[in-house]
Amino acid sequence: MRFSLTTWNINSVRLRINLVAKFIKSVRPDVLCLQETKCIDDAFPLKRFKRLGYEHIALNGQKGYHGVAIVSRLPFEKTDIRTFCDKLDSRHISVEFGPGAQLARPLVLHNFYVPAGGDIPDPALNPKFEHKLRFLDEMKSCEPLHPRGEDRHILVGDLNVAPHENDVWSHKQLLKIVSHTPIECEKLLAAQNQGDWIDVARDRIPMSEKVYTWWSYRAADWTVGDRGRRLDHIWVSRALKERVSDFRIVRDARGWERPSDHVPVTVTLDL
DNA sequence: ATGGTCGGCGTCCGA
Repeated sequence: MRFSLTTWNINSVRLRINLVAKFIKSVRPDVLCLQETKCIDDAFPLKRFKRLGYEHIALNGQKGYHGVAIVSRLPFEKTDIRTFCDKLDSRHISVEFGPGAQLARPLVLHNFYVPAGGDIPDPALNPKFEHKLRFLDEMKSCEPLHPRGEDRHILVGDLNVAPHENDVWSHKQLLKIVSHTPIECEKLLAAQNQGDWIDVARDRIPMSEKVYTWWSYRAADWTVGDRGRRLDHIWVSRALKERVSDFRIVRDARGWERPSDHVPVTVTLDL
C-alpha cells in the first residue's frame, strides 16, 4: 500500500485555504499535517476539506496563535494531544492508523509546531528562547514519542530548527541567529537520537547539498540569494526507513500568490 | 544595510 504524507506550516489555514486546495488537487497526499492554523476548532474549514476528500480530521487549535491539524483521506483509530512546558499552547497532535486504514500494524503519526524562540539567542535574556530550549528537552525526554525496534512511527512538523550546516544558506552568518544556534541544533539532534529516528531529508539528500523549506517574508524578493532554512522536518522510525519511496519539497509554493513563508514537504512510503 | 514583512486581533504580539 502506498501512503503519502505532507507537512506544511500554512500560517493561517483560513486565509490560505485556496492554496491548500490547489496543493491537494496537485499532490493528493493521503494525509496533510498543518501547523500555525491560527484558528479555534469551530472556525476550521472542515467542510472544505471534506469536499476535497479528507473526511478524517483531528484538530488542536487555539485563538490567534499556533494550532495544529491532521486532515486525512484514511480513517484513524485514535487521537492524542500532548502539552509541553506546562503551557496550553496548541503545538502537538498525534493519530494512530490501523485496521480502518487497511494497516495490519499500527502507524503512529506525530505533528509538531515547536516554538520559534524569538530573536535573542540567550535563554537568560529571552524567555521565548528559554521556552524553545525547554520544549526541545521535553521532546527528548518524552518516552512515548520515541520509536523502538519494529515500531512504525512518523514525526513531522515545523520544528523551527535547521540543525545541519547545509540546512541554512550561510552556516557562519546564522550561528547566532535563532533556529541555527549550536545549543538548539544539539537539543533537536539529541531528541532525534533518543529514538530510532531517520531524518528523511538527510537520508535521501547528501549532507553537502543545501536544502530549505522556509524563506523569510522580510525580503523584497525571496529568490534573491536563496536565503532559506530547513525548518520543516519528516522523521520516520528505522523500521520504515527502507519503505520510503519518495521525498519532495514543493519549493514553487513559496512563489504562489500570498504564500506561506513555509513550503509543503511530502514523503511517500510503501507500507 | 543590523531592518525588513506577515497574520490575527484589536490599536500590538508572535513569528
